[in-house]
Amino acid sequence: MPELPEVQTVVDDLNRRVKGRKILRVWSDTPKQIRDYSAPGRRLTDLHRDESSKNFRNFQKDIKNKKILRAKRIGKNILIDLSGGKTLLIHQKMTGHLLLGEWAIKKGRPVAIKPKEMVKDPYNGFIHLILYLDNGKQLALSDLRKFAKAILADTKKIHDLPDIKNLGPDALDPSLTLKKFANLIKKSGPTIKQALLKPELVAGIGNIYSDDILYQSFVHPLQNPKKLTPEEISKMYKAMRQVLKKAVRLRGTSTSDFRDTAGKEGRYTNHRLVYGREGEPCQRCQTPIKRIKVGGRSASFCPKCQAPKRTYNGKKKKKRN
DNA sequence: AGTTGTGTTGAAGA
DNA sequence: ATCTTCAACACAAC
Repeated sequence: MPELPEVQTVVDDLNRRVKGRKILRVWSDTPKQIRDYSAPGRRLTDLHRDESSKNFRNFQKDIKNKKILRAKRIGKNILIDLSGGKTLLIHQKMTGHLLLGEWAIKKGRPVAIKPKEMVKDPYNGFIHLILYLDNGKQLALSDLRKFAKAILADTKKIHDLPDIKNLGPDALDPSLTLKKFANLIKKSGPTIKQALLKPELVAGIGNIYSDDILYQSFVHPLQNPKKLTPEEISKMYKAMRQVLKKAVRLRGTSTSDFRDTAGKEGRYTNHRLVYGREGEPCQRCQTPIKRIKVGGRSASFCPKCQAPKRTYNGKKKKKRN
């Protein structure tokens, strides 16, 4: 599940490995994941998937022979600036990741040739988009659930796309001060877990790192954000930076399908604090880690370390029949 | 073998 | 307006 650290890992890889390359052509078996907003007459506010063959033909035409200038990250979005004033935005959503290697199309399906990580690892085998580069290699999107999207747009209009425009400040943006963070948290609800997962509040945090940030700051996931003390908010702010930076250093988490562009797993998997550790002893007090549902998402936490000092919302949990 | 859990995010429903 | 549920899709685990 690519969150900020996983997306940053990919962006760093792209700047190191494909910057300066030219895109020769495109292959895809799921054109509905692709949109070309740089084509004439296309409105940026049109959010629907476009299954028309014209949309994909425009994309193929508009990306052909463009040079990759640089890669950037905003929240969980990968922005690849191209020559000709175009930018390719890729959002990996839940199961998407970018790979650099070589594939051959056999009977309409891509077959990995190298490196061995692509050939051996089944999670690298769901190829739905291939960009052919001018050095004989390919940049490919593997995406088991086909939720990821690739959008081509004019570089100047990238910040007008709803994907970017509706985002809150990036979680690692240096200009996101403690004061600004505190103001955002105070405006949000209903629980702190749900608040951390809102891209329009703070961009880049998903289920893995929200769990670890709350554990690191001794805050219960059901806490009402409006009732957090300044000390708790300060702890959360520091934990957010610490946890995310550490995960970037370790090249992300691969509890599920995430891989870097070489097809390799991230090492934060072994450094997780609580995410996906239900039943395992807390690393601080040995209490078994608990998992509950918060707003339809799972939240893992230590019931002792993160025990609320006050009531959450004064409400009891609803039972579902 | 059918059901459930998985996670991102926008749309639809309450 | 604010919150919850669902839908996009595919697979593993039960």
